[in-house]
Amino acid sequence: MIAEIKNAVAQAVECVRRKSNISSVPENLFVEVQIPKNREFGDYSTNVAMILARPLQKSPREVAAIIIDNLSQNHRALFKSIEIKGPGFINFFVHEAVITSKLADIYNSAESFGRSTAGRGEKVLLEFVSANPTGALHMGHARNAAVGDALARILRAVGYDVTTEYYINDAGRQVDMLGRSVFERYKESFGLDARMPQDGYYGEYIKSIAGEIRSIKGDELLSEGSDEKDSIRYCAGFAKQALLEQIKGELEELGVGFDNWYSEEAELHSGDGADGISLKVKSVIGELEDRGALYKKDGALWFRATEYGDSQDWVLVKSDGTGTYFLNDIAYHGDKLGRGALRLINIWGADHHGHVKRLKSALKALGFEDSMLEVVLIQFVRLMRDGVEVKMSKRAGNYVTMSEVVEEVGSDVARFFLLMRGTDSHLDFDLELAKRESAENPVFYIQYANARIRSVFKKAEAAGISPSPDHLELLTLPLEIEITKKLLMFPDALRESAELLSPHKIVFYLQDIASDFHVYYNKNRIIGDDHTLSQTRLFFAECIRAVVRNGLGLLGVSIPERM
RNA sequence: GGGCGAUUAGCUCAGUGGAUAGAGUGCUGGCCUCCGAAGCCAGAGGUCGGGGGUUCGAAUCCCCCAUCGCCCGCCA
Repeated sequence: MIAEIKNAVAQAVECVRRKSNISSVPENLFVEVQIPKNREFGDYSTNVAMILARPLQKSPREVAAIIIDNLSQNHRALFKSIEIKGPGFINFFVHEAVITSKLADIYNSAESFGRSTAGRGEKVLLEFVSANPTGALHMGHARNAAVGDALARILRAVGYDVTTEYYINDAGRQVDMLGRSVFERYKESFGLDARMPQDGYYGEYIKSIAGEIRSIKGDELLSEGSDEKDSIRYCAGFAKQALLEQIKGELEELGVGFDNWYSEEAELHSGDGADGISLKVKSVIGELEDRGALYKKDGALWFRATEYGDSQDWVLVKSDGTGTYFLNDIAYHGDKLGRGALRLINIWGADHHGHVKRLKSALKALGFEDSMLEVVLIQFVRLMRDGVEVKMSKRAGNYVTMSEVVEEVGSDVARFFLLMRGTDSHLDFDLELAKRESAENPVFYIQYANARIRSVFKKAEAAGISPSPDHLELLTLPLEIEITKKLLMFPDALRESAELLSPHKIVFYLQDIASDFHVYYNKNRIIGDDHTLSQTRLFFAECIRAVVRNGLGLLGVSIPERM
């Protein structure tokens, strides 16, 4: 509907441009049409007249009148009336029957209503979570996962070819630290003194992993001929494998899966050179070298990031000859682009915001547009219980895990709560609220709309009444018109959510629709004495249900028939 | 010292230059003989952190200031 009006206005503007012969009217003027908050300003309205007033050197109201005059007869037939109001808004009053007739489109599109091809099949590589396999996931990861998974669904719905990927940071210091921690606990289990590393992992789960190793290997790792380094490496390998499996399981509990699990060790460091830097990574260094983006200083190899937009230079190869995390990250992102993605989207914790510029500067140095990389930064989650923050420390292994939360509140509630806020807002996740209030929970509020409609349908079936689109003109209540307009906005809401990489837009949209439905339901009877009206309202209800179902699907929230 | 983000109702937050700034929650008071009360209705609650500027119009854009969070390593 909106598209139709936009089109009508755009054509009229084009007409004005031709007639007035004025080149100052911008070629590709973006015509904005919206639903005014206040009903008295029409069903739809546009502000183009005010925008065009300056280039046309006329008053906005004058321009509005000219635009209206230039609407084609066809388009004109859509409207009951058109008014010019306020500073120069053009307000359109559409024939109710025109609006409600569109419900048939929703019904017929069914599952695909809202979807579009706006993304044109463009390849997008969406990387998220990518937590180090060194322990259980926490609520920060959970938010990242919920947002990433929802974004994947949303981007696919608007026609992007999305691949989701989890980068497994399974090489380097953290993993070494993990191995040492496990090995010390292993030693401890034989009554030896554990000399846990300073930055080691102290959680109980380390002990149980050590226990598993003991049950498999016995005391073999401590025997005469064994080299401690090898033992630590074994422990690291075993632990990261076990923890990765655990993480996969945890994500599954939240309903999140990935297309690719990209192992840093296996994919980036395969074919290691003698000096510890793999051929793949070396080729990136070579590329940067060729472009003059590197220099040596203090025995290290530096990247001239300041030349490419960052505020400082960064070390790629340390003076001990090993590569930095940053170097691997450049190689990884080069690899992503090498695999054909035109658009990279990363979801990172906000504490990594400082790395956005440096990574973009590196891509630029490699000859890519830095706009190919978009980073969604996610602010922290504060876990609350009854309004009091739950304090935790990951190092000490003392934290509430994502898995515990999912178990406590359920994955629907968890996902929904994690998606309720804009990503750049801090999020308070109150466990007691999520549970205690499950009766008035926003998730249930929306699911309830669906369950109610299903329930009405059951009753209708029993009475032999089936939905029908044959008399949509019977939907004349202001609320019916209002709701229909909003349903027709769903594709726009979805597109906007995709453009802004903001899943929470869908959440707000659904709450709004659900609320309207509950009001409607309380005020009016869907099944009544008038058979034809009942059929029509059933059809209407089914359209609402379709949108709610499609919307929740984008969030990865289930939609039970009964509750 | 520099950077990023935040600041909107008692609380938690929406609001990508438009008309009288919204929702949830909390508070007060109502609504089941009626398709599901996990619902609905009414009421109260605001100098959009402060100050300048840009323009027909600013919560929204620009500058300055304040407060809070997070970053600023040859760690990852």
